[in-house]
Amino acid sequence: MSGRTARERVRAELVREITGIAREQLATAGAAGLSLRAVAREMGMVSSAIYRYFPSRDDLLTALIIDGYNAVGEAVERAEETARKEGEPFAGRWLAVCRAVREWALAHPHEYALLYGSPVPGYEAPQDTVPAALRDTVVFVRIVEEAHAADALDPAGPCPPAPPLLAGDLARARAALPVNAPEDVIARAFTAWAGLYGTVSFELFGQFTNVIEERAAYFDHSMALLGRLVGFRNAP
Amino acid sequence: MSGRTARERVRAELVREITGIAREQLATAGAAGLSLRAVAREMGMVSSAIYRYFPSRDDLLTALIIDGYNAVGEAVERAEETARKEGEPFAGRWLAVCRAVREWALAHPHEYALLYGSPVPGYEAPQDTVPAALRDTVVFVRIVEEAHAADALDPAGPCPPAPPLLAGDLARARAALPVNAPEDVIARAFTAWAGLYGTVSFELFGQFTNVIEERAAYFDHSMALLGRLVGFRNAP
DNA sequence: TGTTCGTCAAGAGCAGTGCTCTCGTTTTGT
DNA sequence: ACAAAACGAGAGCACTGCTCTTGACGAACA
Repeated sequence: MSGRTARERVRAELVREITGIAREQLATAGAAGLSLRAVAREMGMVSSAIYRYFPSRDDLLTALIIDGYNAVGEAVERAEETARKEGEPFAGRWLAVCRAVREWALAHPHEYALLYGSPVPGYEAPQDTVPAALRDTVVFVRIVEEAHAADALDPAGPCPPAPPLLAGDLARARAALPVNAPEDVIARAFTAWAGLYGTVSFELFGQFTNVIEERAAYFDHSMALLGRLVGFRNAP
Repeated sequence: MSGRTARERVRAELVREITGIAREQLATAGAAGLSLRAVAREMGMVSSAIYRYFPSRDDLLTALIIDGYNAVGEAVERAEETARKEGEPFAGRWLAVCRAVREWALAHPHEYALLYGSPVPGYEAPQDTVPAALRDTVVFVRIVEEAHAADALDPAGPCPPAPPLLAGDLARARAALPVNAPEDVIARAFTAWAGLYGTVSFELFGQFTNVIEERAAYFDHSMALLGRLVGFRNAP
């Protein structure tokens, strides 16, 4: 990991310090308020020197985004693992994953906004961010897959089947993840997945103001409903 | 409406022109790229003159946000009205409302991001925006209410009931809207409501890239699933 | 009719931004 | 030991939101 030469080592250290300070600035000022000059000031550097390490503000943003996806992915993975080890049923593992996303988002609101909020204008996320962005989805889909394999997803009655037009997308997703559950299940899982992030975003971005006050209780209930939509059998 | 004196009339006209140009800038550069100087330049004005009409950039943003909420609210109201006049069942009216939100968002992505995306850092939405922000929700809840009154919501089987902790929030929401449907139904409606905006945001903010290509078909199916969650009986 | 007063556009200016360029210095690989 | 690469510092460009002052114009009142 650590570069051989002294220069490479100090460079890696400086890159780490820059992203660290940038993350702090992000937490206080938000993505749009992230200033390369302020980071440089904090480091006792001159602003132009930063450009030796990050060619542009967007490159620094990309590094922060990848770090963020990995952080939420790691939180989700840890939450799923402990829930599994504690013998939670599939519905409990789903809820644990949802809670992990919400708690990470509440702890790092600006980073969450950077990942799942409005795209920064003029910034195009490079392809490097894709694998990191899929970490949480993979965990989520694995729960669905295991539940399906264990025959623990009940058909959830009169849900409409996925239309033929979606067969291509869903087949591609099944092959990429990979997962054996039928396409109808994948479609329901995607819907619940979008519902999870929609709920977190609503809470974080203020859409629940003056409407929902018992945020945690509402969240748990809403995720239980979405879990039902996927087909998890809820305990209570 | 039009002010009495000539001065008031030309002032109102200028305010309209400013917000119009600002909306155009918003459409091309996004919220963070909205520049008072650029608006002034476009109008052949000097930058400082803008401050006679909008004391700060945030005030201009507030005006745009209120306009935006009203625009999406109006689109939703129109869609619901035509669906109702065409004798659509409740599921069809729900789908029409969802489509209206998505189509408005696709047509005005930056305005949508301003309303439902990450909050602009350092900007606190004033209370003036609240009534406009509720227009679409009111339409949505009215469908649920009518469906419940017509006994057209089926209990959707084994959905978990809303926990007692949420009784306060849900009772307040029922009183404010107002609506007679039971609290379990309101909770399911809120979940679907968040799922709608979560799906639109995912599509708009790029989370579906390389995953879902048939966006419209996926959206319709996902909304049908969420409609099932609420209790609408889907036709097919 | 004449004067006063509030409104307006204009311009200069402040502090901040991302980013580029140049200029010496230091470190690296040969 | 020497050339090449990497580096920090500084000046500078074009841009931002915002403030302050100045002078002109128009409406209301005496």
